Amino acid sequence: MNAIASPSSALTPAAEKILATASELFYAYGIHAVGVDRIVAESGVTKKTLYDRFGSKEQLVLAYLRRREDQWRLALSIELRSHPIPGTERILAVFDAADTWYTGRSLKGCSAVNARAEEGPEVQEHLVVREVMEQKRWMLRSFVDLCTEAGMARPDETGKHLLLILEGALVTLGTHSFEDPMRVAKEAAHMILTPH
Amino acid sequence: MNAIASPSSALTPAAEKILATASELFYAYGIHAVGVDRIVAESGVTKKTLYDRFGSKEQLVLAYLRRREDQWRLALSIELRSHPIPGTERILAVFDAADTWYTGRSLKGCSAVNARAEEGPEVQEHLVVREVMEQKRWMLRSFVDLCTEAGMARPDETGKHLLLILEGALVTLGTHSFEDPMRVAKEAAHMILTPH
DNA sequence: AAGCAACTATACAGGTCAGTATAGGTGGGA
DNA sequence: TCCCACCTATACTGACCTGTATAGTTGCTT
Repeated sequence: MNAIASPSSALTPAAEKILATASELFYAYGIHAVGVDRIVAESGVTKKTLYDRFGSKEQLVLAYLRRREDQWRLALSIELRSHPIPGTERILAVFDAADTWYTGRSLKGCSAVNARAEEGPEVQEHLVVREVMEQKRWMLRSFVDLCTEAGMARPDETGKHLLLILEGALVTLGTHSFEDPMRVAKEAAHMILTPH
Repeated sequence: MNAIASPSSALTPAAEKILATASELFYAYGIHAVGVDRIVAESGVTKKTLYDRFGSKEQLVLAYLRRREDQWRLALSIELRSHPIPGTERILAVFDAADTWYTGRSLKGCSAVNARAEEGPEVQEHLVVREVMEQKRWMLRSFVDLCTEAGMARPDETGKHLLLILEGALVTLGTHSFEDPMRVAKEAAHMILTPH
C-alpha cells in the first residue's frame, strides 16, 4: 500500500481557521453555493488574509479536497496496519475504515464526487477535476495492490469491482436510499472476494 | 416491475425549448453555475415565459430531474420487456439498459446525485433532495422486485448489493477512474448473483 | 369580432459574486 | 531600532444572481 499522509504543509492560524470553516461549508452546501464573504464572516478572518494565504477560491477548494483525502488515507493506513496479513480480511478492512471514517462525518457522500458535480465538462483543464480523478485512481490502485498481494486470480478486475462497491456506498450515504450502506458494501465485497 | 413513464405533461413549445436547454446546461455545468439569464439566452426564449411556465428556478430543476428519470425508466422498461423470464439474465439486463442509456450521454455521472451535491444538508425540506431520494428508492425497489421474482434467497440484501454496484458505475462514469464502468459493473453483478 | 393563452422585448430591483485597494496594527527576530 | 510576516478593518468594482414590471404581438377559438 502507498498510503502515507502528506506533510499537511503547516498553515498559519488564520489560514487554519479559514480552511476549517470553508471545509464545513463547502461540504454541507456545495462549493458554488458558498461565497468567500460567508467563509470570511464565519471564520472571523478578513478577506485580505484569505486571498493572501490561498490566492483564489479555487485554490481554497483544492486545499479542502486534499486535506479531506489526506485524512482518509491516514485513517486507511492505520486500519491496514492492524490487518497486516495479505488476504480477504485485509481487503475487507478497507470497508471498516470507510465505515469509521465516512459514516456520520459524510452525510452527503464523497466530497470529491460532489465537487466534480459542480465543475464543467472539461476533464483535463480544471484543477479540481484532475484532483478528483487522481484521488479515485489512487483508491483503485490501492484495491488492485491489495488484491495482488492476496494472490487473487484477476486483481485488476476485482479491484475495479471493489471500487464500484465502495463508490456506491459513499453515494448512498448521501442519497439515503437505505440504512448502513457501508456495512452492506462490506457484505457485497465479501461475496466478490469469495471463490465461486 | 413498476416502470411506466409518466405522462410527460405536454409542455408548450417555448417551455420545451427552455427545459431542453436547461437540462443540457444543468447537467454539464451544475445547477448553481447556470443562471436563468443564460438559459433564456441560449434557448431564445424570454425570461417572462420561463417564469410563466415554470414559476421558479427550483421548479425548473425539478422538471429537469423528473424528465431525465422518466427517460431512464422508459429505457429500462423496454429492455426488461425483451427479457421477460425471471432470473439472473433479466436482472443483468438492467446493466445493459444503463450501459445503453447512460454511457455517452452521462459523462458526468448521475444527474440526481449531482443535484443533491449542490443542495444543503436538510433531507426532508428541499424538494430536490426529496426527489433524488425517491428516485433512488424506486431503483432499489426495482432491484428487490427482480430478485424476488427470480427466487433469490435474500432479495432485500441482494437488491442493495446491486444498487451499490450500479451507483458506483454511474459515479465512475463521471470520475473517469477507469474505462467502461458499466460493463465492469455487470461483471460484478454477475458474481453477486452467482451462488457461492 | 371578441377573448385569451402564449409569446416577445426591455428595463429594473435588491442582493450577492470573486477579487482588489488602501490604511493601519502587532509581535518576534536580526 | 528596524524590519517583516501576519493580521484587522473597510470600502470598492463590475459582473452576475433570481425574480418582477410594463407594454405589446401573434394566432387560434368561440
